[in-house]
Amino acid sequence: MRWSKYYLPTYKEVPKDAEIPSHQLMLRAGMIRMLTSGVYSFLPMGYRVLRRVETIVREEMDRTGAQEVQMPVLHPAELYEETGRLKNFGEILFQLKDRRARLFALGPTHEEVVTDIARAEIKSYRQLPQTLYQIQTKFRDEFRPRFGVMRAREFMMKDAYSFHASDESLHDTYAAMAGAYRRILERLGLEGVQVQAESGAIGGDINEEFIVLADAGESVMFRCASCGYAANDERAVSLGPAMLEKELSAKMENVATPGQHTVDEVSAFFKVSKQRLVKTLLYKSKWRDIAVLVPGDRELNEVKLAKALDDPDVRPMTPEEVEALTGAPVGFAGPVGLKAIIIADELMNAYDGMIVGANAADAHLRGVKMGRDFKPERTAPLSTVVAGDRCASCGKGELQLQRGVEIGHIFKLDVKYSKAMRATFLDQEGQEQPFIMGCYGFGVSRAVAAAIEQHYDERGIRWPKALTPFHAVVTPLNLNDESTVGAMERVYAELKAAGFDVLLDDRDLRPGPKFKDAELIGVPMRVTLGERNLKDGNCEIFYRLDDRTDVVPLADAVASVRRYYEA
RNA sequence: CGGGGCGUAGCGCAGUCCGGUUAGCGCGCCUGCUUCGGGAGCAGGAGGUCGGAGGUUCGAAUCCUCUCGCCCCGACCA
Repeated sequence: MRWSKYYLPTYKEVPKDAEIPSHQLMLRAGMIRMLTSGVYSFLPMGYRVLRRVETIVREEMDRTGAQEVQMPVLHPAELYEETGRLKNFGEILFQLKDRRARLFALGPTHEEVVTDIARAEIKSYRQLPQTLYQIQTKFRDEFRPRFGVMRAREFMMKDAYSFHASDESLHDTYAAMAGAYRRILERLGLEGVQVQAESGAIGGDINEEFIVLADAGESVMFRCASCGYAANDERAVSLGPAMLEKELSAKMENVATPGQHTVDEVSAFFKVSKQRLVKTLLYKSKWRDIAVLVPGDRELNEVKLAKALDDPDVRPMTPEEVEALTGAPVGFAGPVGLKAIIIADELMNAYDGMIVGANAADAHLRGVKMGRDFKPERTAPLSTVVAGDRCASCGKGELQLQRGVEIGHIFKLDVKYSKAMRATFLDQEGQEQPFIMGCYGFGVSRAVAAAIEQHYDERGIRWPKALTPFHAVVTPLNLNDESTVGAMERVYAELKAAGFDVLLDDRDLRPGPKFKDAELIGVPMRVTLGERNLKDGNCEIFYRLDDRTDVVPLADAVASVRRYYEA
């Protein structure tokens, strides 16, 4: 490819609407351009990288025996009514109507479509298991698209779906997919972690995420250094803080606390740590009033609450509802004497002598004991884990917080979709059974951004070998010099003949801009042709990742490139 | 959806508070000459519905109203 003819518009300056490194660099390196919020074109160089990811994902899927298909993007809404997800997905689902006013959706994922395919043809356990996958554009009307292709409304995803007659068979495929994902990450040159997760709108109980470590990532996970436990923030549980204060006096008394609403204010007022306080958070769940208790030094995790109550629609009370229930303004709610179902974070079992709101304006209760002064209906893991907590899995290690990008998510769906959609087969006994299913997503376009988050420096992108759009860029320094032009054509032709993807920087620019651009777009090797070395029959090989330069005979340029990529 | 910020040339910005010739700067782009190992110099040049609509005014990028778009924080989410 000749750079002078290649559509590769680079920016010297940082676009003002891009916040994180991958977004800035994808724009600056001419990989993507925005059409509208959360919707991007991939320009030639970006598309090359995207295809590299696709190829690796495809190869690893095929290796597991999964079969590639291409399903529609346009889905009739009735399909989602069968599974209840028309409502469940809510506003995430892009919806549109055809000319006869029939409702359609742009596919956010394909469980319904693939289940519809399977139920039409798979009738016997003898036809199982089967795994189908596709690499395709997905549409989700995100609440807040951001960070370029990292969280886009239109994005490229690989999604696979498996159908089984038994749990064992599902387990095998699930494990095979997990293995495939680990290989994909390795081949892409990405450092990732497999973590326990929550399933969200997809459903199913057992599921794991693959998180690529990155400071700019939106996912938060906790890992135990001593036992290997790893879970995302929605799922992670702990034994609480390593050190827990014990209060000796445990006599309940009412204390006037004028104007002290927040945890910070109240803990300052009593001159105690936040561990001594209890947050009483009031929720409405299926028309019931719920009081949720969590330690003052941590946050309630609403995902955990929804799971504990088995109510995805649980919501915080409005200030008016809070006042109606407690008889006090927001900030003074407490469990003692409250007419609500009390559900306490399980860490509360270890806490003692707590400070709670008194359900009266400007008053708190001190020395409150759970079980004596109030009785929770039950306890459950509700609060968020805090870095430094003791690991619940081994009881010894400390949980460490790490950020990353969710790149893959695999689920055991069980019969959630097959049952709802009456997708059944006959088992060995002639009994009709719903398919046991799994589904396995991988964010292809997101992987490109994640790779950049892990591989960049102040000068630009530093592509891993497997992802680079070009193996080498050939950079002649003076196009007015005949020997330079001759050498450039020769090296370019030789590299192409050897099967490498080469970018020839034949633009009539001075060396500076050429070097800067080459480093910005992140090609790992640069073959520099300048008169200084050429007069001795030499060229320079610059290695972007090592920031190292070798001078080698011109005739060895191809061998150098080959050596680099074969290493 | 709540809070905040920003829309002026391809990119980055000034000008807006306090209205006043032909709306500026840097980079990029075009032409010519010189230059050619880390974003060159000189000379000349092109490029703008000042996001849009309406209003106030003798006069609007600037003031008022409405509206659209983009970004950030939050809620929420694969």
